Amino acid sequence: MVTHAELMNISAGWIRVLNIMNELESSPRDFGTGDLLHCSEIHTLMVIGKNPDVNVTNLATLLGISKSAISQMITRLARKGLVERYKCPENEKETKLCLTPRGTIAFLGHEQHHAIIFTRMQEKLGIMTTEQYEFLIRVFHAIEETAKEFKDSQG
Amino acid sequence: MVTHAELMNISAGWIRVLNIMNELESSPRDFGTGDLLHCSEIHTLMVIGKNPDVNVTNLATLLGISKSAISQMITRLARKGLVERYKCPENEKETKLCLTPRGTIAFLGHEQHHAIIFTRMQEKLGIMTTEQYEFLIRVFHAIEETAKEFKDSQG
DNA sequence: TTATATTGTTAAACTGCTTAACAATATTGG
DNA sequence: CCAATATTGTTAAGCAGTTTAACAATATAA
Repeated sequence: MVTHAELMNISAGWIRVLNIMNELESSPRDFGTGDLLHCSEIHTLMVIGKNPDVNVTNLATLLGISKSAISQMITRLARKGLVERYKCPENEKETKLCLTPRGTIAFLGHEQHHAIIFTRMQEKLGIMTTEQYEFLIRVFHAIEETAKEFKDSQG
Repeated sequence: MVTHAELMNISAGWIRVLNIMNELESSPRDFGTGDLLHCSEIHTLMVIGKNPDVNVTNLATLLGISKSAISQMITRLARKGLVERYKCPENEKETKLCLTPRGTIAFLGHEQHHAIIFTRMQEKLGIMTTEQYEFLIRVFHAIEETAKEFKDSQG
């Protein structure tokens, strides 16, 4: 059983973690193409890479932001030569999206980057037991659900 | 011992948690004063509340943002009547900061808000053993340290 | 006492989002 | 079949929150 002070420790630790993740995401990064890509840009590339030939509306839904925001983001990524807009012959109104070869390089670079981060984290953490794994998943769920409640209640 | 798929699960869960926290923080909230305060605003109030009579430069350091950003933020919070700038008699160049009574209400409202969130999370999580507590703290540390490494290496 | 450092403010620019207005294309209902 | 409606995407304007650069005022050091 855990003391109040220890619970406060968790709360403080959690806030520190959120802050540092925020900081980490605030500076752009090169994923192997020579471009410095902001977090939201590489995130968009990832979703396009994992959902080939997605259209603007679906991409907006997948990313949880407005179509307008996507449209602007795609214009930026297309200007950098990482993404291409195209039309299917059977449909004149949809704009579909795909990665260019350079976009694919960034996509793979980012996957690798994630893998490296994750490996390093595992090294620090040591081997995880099944009990620990299950506990961690429960923690994530608890955070998610609590956040959702508060989002609905007063957002 | 945990499988690769389970590790991927953790990674995905972590990203979902970060996304929802981000969403949660994107909409302003009333902490008992009638003002809708954005995340960065209440965060600034918290740091001033916990560091009475802090000056602009130190506040910038504590929050990890530029003095310019603080200056602008303080102007906004002062306009809302939550924070006050003042000068010490012995020093003409420093601007010190304190919460107004209304700022203090928001400060306490936010603390309470955090307490409620944390209680709800505990309810969902159930009673935590000491082993689980220690594991969680280790996870937070691993995340923090890994993030710091990447921040230093290529930021 | 002049040069330098520290402290804070302001202006301009940028990212990344939103809403609103719009244009083009598809679908539907009479 | 065609007019009304829905869907899809783009653009413009605006906001939050940051940065850098230029600046002014004050304090410290040489």
